[in-house]
Amino acid sequence: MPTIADVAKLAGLSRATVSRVINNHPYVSEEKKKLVREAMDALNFYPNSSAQKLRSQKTETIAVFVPLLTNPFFAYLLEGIDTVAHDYGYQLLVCQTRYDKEKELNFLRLLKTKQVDGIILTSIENNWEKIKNFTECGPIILCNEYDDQAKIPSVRLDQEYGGYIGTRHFIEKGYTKIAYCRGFCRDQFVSRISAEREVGYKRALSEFGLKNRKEWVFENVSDVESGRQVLRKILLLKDPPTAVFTGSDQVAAGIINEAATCGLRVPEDIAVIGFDNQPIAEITVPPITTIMQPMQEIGQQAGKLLMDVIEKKDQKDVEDILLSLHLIERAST
Amino acid sequence: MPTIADVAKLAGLSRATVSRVINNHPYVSEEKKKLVREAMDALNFYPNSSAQKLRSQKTETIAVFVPLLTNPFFAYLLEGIDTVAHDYGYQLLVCQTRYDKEKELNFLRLLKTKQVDGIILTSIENNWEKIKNFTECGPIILCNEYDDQAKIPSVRLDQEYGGYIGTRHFIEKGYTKIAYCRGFCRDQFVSRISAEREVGYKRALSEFGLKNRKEWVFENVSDVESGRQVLRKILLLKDPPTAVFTGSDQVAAGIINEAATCGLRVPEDIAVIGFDNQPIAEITVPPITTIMQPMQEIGQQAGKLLMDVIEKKDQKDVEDILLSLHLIERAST
DNA sequence: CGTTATCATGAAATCGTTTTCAAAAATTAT
DNA sequence: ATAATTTTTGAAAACGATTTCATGATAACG
Repeated sequence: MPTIADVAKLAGLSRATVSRVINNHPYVSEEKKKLVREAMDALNFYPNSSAQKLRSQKTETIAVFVPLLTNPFFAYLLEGIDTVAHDYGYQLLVCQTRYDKEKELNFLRLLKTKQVDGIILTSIENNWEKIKNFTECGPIILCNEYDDQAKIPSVRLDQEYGGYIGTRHFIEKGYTKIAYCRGFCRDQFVSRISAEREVGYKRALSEFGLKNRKEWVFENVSDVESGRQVLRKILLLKDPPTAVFTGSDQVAAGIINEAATCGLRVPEDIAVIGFDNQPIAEITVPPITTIMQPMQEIGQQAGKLLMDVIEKKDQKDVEDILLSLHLIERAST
Repeated sequence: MPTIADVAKLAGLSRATVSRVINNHPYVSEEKKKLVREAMDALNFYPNSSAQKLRSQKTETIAVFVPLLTNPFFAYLLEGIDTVAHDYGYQLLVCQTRYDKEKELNFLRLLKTKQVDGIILTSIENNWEKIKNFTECGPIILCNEYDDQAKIPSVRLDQEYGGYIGTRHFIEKGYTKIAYCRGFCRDQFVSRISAEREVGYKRALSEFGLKNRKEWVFENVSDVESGRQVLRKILLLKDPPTAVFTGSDQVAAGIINEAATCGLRVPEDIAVIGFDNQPIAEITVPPITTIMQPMQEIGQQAGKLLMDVIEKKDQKDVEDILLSLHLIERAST
């Protein structure tokens, strides 16, 4: 592998000049530029990026933490982030935490070892106290998930409102026995998102004088299969709910699917609301009433936010971007 | 940020010794090890990874090329690759090509600039001739997609067989008017996968004396929405097919969804076969008969293959891993 | 024409590690 | 006790770029 020194020698110039050509610095005569380019071509030279990173102290790489790549919601976030990161000339290191504290902590070291210029968290596994230590080592921003204690830039949605409008929609449609599905729950630690939505769910219930029944709240429901399980659990209840508010369209699809298997009609026997508005929401029979989240845009905004934070040091006030949520009514309610 | 020199000074030792401790080299006394560890803790030291990479000439990072992150099939591949890469201590750089030749070529430079130790291609956008140049710069392997000219390690499936058994299944079920959907087609360049499956499709047709009708072959069909479009196009034909062999469960779902919208029954009016056996295949009504591909395993095998190639230089004979494919019958046929 | 600016270039320092290489210390063998 | 190994350490040389800093050449200006 040829180095910059080989190019310099062949071109009859110094390494400095070659470097200037590589980086498009001003003050290099056209004549020498040409010589350098020819030498680079002749040797098939490409600058070693570790050396560049070491010397220039920037990596042009960001890390994105996602719990699971096969969860379409996170795939869409990732896609959104990638779009803008790539526009800014940054690469993407994906860090799949698999809902694991240790993995998350290990990945956070990427910042300490200067392997990435910044991190986007789309989920949080550890207590904020632990993560906080890393914020000094480089920019970390939140995308979708959040934490009250975290005073860092973030892109998020009013999940409480989402929980509220979904539940209210059920009530306005005449449903009074409404269940709620939490997402994946770590040991005594529920994602803020699920928790906030639940607050909205309870607010709507109490606003309309309905009681919150804890046997109608299900945990660890985050994919199609767990949705199916929820329906089976519901069928075992003495006093089953007639509507279920879920945390994703996957879960809703699982419930609808199992309902069909069990000979139940949706929404007559059991109504369902999803979350996200993924393509699958229009595929099921009946299609899913859902709370629409602009998934790709959330990712894009987060990407842009991180780029801004990285490029301009002047970390002005903690920026928080709030995107909006709305209900899309389909036939599952 | 403290450097190894600071640690050395505080511990009263040389940089070399500190480095040895970091890398668990033998021949360091317990006593000095302890001193170094204490100094590292005291200073909150973490080694700069660019410096490590530059000196040791390895990055512990691999790049994975995928056309689109939001396509679940590739998300599963990625997930599989990530599993083993992570086990081997490697990081994952995702390169979304968006079916773009230029982007693919740019990403391939990662190998020349020594930013990654190897690359896994899950799709191919450029002519092999162009990609071939990069194979000298570091290991590149193929995962799922392939090319006859490419003499590099690969993990793949017998797509021709997949096309054949799907089509034969239709025929055995009594369908004779069978359409075929190609995946995303670049300018005069069809993915080998689509092409191979089509060969199998044609083989089955001719084996049973059926004629290949080119108005029944559709192009650029790769997601739910394009599946819907295919169904609309079919309805415009004078002599429409009564069965459609698609390239993914997404496409099949789109067709089924649009059929319902148009008041057609599946499979009575139009039958459909998908590909992959994704969760969505069990969600649609009716559920989708599909050709099962072990998505995560394909990724895992590819990850393992690349790790092997990277770790042992002795690039023994080009390894080719062939996984099997089989049909899962459901109600869409 | 002398005096500043501006442009072009190269030598050498630097980024933060790891890896020789050599030498000193400790251990084992003879 | 001496020779031959084996451990343990540090000085200095990589790794391959970028970034001062200094200097010479040119152009611009009064």
